[in-house]
Formats: sequence, structure tokens, C-alpha cells
Amino acid sequence: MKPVTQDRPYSQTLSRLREAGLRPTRQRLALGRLLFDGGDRHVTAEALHEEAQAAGVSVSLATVYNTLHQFTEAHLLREVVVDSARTYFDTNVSDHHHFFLENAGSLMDIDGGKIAITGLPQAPEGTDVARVDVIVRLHGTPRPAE
Amino acid sequence: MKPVTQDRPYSQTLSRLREAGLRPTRQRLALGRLLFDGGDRHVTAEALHEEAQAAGVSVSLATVYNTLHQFTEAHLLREVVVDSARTYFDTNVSDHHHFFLENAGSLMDIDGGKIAITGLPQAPEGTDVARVDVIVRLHGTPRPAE
DNA sequence: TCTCATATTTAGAATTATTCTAAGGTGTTG
DNA sequence: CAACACCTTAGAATAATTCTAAATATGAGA
Ligand SMILES: [Mn+2]
Ligand SMILES: [Mn+2]
Ligand SMILES: [Zn+2]
Ligand SMILES: [Zn+2]
Repeated sequence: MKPVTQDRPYSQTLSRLREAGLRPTRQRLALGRLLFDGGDRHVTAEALHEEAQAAGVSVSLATVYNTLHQFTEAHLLREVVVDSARTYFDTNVSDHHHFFLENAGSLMDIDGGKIAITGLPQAPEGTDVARVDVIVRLHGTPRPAE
Repeated sequence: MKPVTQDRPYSQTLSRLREAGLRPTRQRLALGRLLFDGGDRHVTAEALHEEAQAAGVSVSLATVYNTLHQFTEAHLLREVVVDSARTYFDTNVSDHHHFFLENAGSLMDIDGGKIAITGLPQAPEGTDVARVDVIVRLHGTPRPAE
């Protein structure tokens, strides 16, 4: 009888990789589980790399970058541009927007269905709207009022 | 009788610098004129540096960066984050949003007064909204329909 | 199961935007 | 004009990301 390993197939990483035509390598499976198990996440390459190390998964930073980009091409992730210094990858690929806490560098989702934008001028001749991003930039309040 | 030089005081760069407490150096005056003469502009440090060279103004790239940041602190400029590879500086400091043509890397203003965003959830406890950015990402259409 | 072509990983070098350092030049004020 | 703080700048340093090219793993077929 097989022992119940700590395999957590919640994320169905394996089938996701298959559908995307990506070989289920040890690295991609491990990163996929870190990314897709549990809820929605916003990660940088560096942060995911450290998380992998901490989880005992040996993956190079180059592979983390490769994998994040491949997952993005496969629409398993999307990029969020909020900071010109680092790139965030988002496991939530549905239509949504973001709170960005500039101090902490952390992102929170805003459901796309809850927001409406009116009065947008039409896109210039010869262009198509690829996406509309709303970023609500937040600053921590120094002291909670007493 | 003084010749009519190509000084174009349209931008009132000198008085702007004075108000900001910045010494009107040759470099800051030249960059200020490039930025503020004529209409609203969206520039990268590199692009402004090249423009200065082309205009025969000798300024180092480090000074272009310093100046852009000082102008931003003085609210003569603002930063626009649309691309995680480069920082854009915007001479339009009024409330507005952007079209971003991803192919060309160019920005176009959308008047802030024309847009309304409804349904935004309130900012999390302990945070203040510093700004709301709307970015409409555009892709060029391959062929104009005939 | 073995083989082999192909996909993948990776260390380390390279690239690129931006920032830093520290030394010399400039604007302002008395 | 002197004095000093402010500025500019060349070049080095940083940091995120990409590239290179060599080693390794995967999977289809024998
Ligand atoms: Mn401010
Ligand atoms: Mn960078
Ligand atoms: Zn998100
Ligand atoms: Zn603008």
C-alpha cells in the first residue's frame, strides 16, 4: 500500500502542464504546486525562488524565470506591472484589478466584476484594447487614530 | 540692440525652478525647456538625454536622472509605471490616465475628468489611497480593414 | 527496458536601466 | 570677490533579468 505522501494535487499542476504542452519536470511541478496550491498569489521571481529553496526544492533562478514566463504564455499566470523595479506574476488570470501597497510591495485583488469604468475614450485608429488595468496605489497610514 | 535669441520662455522654466528651490543651472534650464516648451510629454531618461544631445546641450545621463527625479519631487513631473523595463516621466501632472501603445512604447493622455470608476472597494484598514491609475493597453492592429 | 532526439536546466557571463561615489565646477549671498 | 553649499559628472556599482552553451532529463519508439 502506497503511503500518503505530501503530494497535494489540489492545483492539478500535472494536468495543467499537459494541457499547456509543457513537460512535467521536477522543477515545473514543484513551482506549479507552490504557485497554484492554496489561493491567489502575486509573486516575484526572486521571492518564488527563495520560497522554493525554503521548501527544499532545488531550482535555479534562471529556471524560475523561464518557468514563470512559460506559465504566462500558457495563460496559467499573468504579469502585473506596478513597479518599474520588479515584475510581479499573478496566479489569478481572471479579469481583475489591484490594490498595490507601495510600502510593502504587496498586491491585493479587486474583482473585475465589481468595478465599472465609464467615459473611456475610444482607442486611437489602428489600435485594439488589449487590457485595461486599474491600480489603486496605497500608502500605509503612519498611526491609527486613537 | 539684443538679437532675438531662440530663448523660448513659454515654459517659464526659470520661475518654476525658483519656486521649487532648485538653482537654475544650465542643465536644468535646458532640460526644463525641452520638457515644458510645447505640449504634454512622456519621456524616458534615455530619450531625454538623446534629445538634449541632439539639441546641442551637453548633459550627462546621471544629471538627466537627477533632474527628472528632482522635478518629480517638485511636482513639475510625475512618474508613470506602465513597463517594468523603463520609467516614464510625464509633464502632465494633472489628474489623468493613459493609453499605452505597447508596440511603440508610447503614452497618450486620457483626461481624468472624462473617466469615472465606480464600485471600487474601500482601501484596507491602515492604508490611504495615494492615487488611482488606469492604463489602457493597446496593440497595433495588423492591417487597416479595406 | 534501452536508445536517441529533443526539451529542459543551469552556472555563470552578459545586458540594461538606474543609482552611487567622490572629485571638481557653479550659483548665490554677503 | 570669497566662501560655501549646491550641482554635475565620469565611471564604478547595483540589481533585475536575459543569454549562452554545456550538462541533464524526458518521452516516443524500437
Ligand atoms: Mn506628493
Ligand atoms: Mn532593471
Ligand atoms: Zn491579481
Ligand atoms: Zn500623461
